[in-house]
Amino acid sequence: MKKRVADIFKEHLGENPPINKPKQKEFGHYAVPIFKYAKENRQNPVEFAKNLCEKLKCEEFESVEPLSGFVNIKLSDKFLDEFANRVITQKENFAKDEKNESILLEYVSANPTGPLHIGHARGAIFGDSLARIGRHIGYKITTEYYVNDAGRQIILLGVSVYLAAREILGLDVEWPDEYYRGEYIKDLAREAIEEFGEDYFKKPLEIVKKDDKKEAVFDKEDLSLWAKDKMLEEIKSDLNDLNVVPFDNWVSERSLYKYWDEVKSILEKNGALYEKDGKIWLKSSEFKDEKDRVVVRENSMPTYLAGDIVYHWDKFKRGLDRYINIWGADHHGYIARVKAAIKFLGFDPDKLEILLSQMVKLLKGGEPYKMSKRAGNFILVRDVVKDVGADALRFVFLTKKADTHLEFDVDDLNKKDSSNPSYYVNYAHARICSIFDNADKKYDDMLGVELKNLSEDEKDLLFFALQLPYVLEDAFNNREPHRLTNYLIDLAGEFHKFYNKNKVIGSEKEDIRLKILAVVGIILNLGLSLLGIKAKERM
RNA sequence: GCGUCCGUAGCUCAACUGGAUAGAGCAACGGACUUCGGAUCCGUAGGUUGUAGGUUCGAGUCCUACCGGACGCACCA
Repeated sequence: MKKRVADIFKEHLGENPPINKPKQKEFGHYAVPIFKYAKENRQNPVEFAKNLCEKLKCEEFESVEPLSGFVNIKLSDKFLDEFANRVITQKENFAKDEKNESILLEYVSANPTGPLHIGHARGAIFGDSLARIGRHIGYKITTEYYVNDAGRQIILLGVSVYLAAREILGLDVEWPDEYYRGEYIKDLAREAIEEFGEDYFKKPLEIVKKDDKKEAVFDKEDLSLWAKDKMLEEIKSDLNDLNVVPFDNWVSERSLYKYWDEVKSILEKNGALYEKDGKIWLKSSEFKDEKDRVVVRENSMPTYLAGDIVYHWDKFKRGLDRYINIWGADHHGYIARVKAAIKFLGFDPDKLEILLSQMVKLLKGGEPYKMSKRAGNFILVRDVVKDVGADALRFVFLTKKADTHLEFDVDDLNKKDSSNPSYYVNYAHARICSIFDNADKKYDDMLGVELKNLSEDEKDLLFFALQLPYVLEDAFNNREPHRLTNYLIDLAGEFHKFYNKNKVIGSEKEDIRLKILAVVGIILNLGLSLLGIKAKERM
């Protein structure tokens, strides 16, 4: 719709001008600032706008008016009707498009050492909605979860379960300084006793001092890996509870280390590595990183960064057009070194886009919750979902930008009233469904109705509902799904206002108004589904 | 100390990427129920967009310096 308007302007200006939304409704549907063109033509903006308006008259526009440097446009009923029919015919396929770009979207990738907490949920919901929106408008998106199933944390998981099991069995336990706490470890330990048998846990763990820290000596990799798999199952179940579309790929860190030598030789060939103090370093400081980074330790073990380099090598080898990673904001310092590595591998680091999802500060009854994975004092996704439901949680997260700090009280989410914005939008949808029930009509019945002589209210509501395609492009291109959410809240508001002012059933314009409501209902339903929320037909 | 992000109504957040008079919700106050579902609507009040400069037709948005906050600054993942 916007494109058609832009094309009409192009005929007279030579290029597509910015098509803006006027600040005030009375000004019309679209506003085009022409300051730039007036300047190019060395004319007074007011004069220029006036002259341009004369040339722009056509059947798509009901009126074209100049106002202080802007050209304001009102669309014709006929033009709007054409798009209304399109919505009612296509329904959930409306605004679908084709694009040639292929994108790999990696998100969540939480360590498989514990269940998902509320911070992970934000990234999960952010990524999931982005994927849904992007796919709808035609991007070829593959979703991926990188499983950190190697390294010290997995050993630590094994140690924690082992010692917890000994505690359950009444054996003496000496805890190291670092281990995972929390109820889920005890649950795992109980299951592990069933799985491995009591004898498995007989031997006490030797504790050694290392850098002034107590560490456990542990060689039972089978227990660690078993616990990791259990945690992955829980994570999958948590994601499912959040209504996250299942990931296309699960990539194991452990499985990639076998390519390290190959990747290392590429880096060496490109002059990215050097040896110092018995370690191998990456010259990441040549590309905006603060300093060079160790990739192989003195004991010849590759670091985590090495694993991540292999992972990104593996990604880029797949030859997609674009790679998007969603990371927790606390990892922002990591961006430079990964991009440097990509450059050293001979790939284009600009194809990698890293989006940050900020911390969530959760309150309950006004008291702050401290979230820490190690301490076992974190809020579990499943608890919140159980408490307020996935829809409300998704809605709250998706109303805000992902990269700003967010603070909210769980108790507020629990309120089943208008302070919960998901109720506001759902209520609008349910109302429309209810009106159609009362009128004994279906959306499809409205296709035969021709929209004409529309009042300002009718026109405004319809026009607003027809903005969805543009909102989707905007939300995806900016990687800001909250734009869709806020649009839906506004659309619901426009509908509620309209409803209170205008009788539908029994009015002279019943059919025309039903047709407009059909469009609104379809758009609300589609918009919510792209946020991963099921629109309610009854509340 | 260095780096990244952020600072908008009492609170939680928007603002279509530089556009017209900075908007919603919550909280406060006042209205609309013989209702197509009042889980709604209408109204009142609330702001020097952290501070000070700069760039231009035009700045919450861009540049600089301060002030304040979050997070990083591992050979942990």
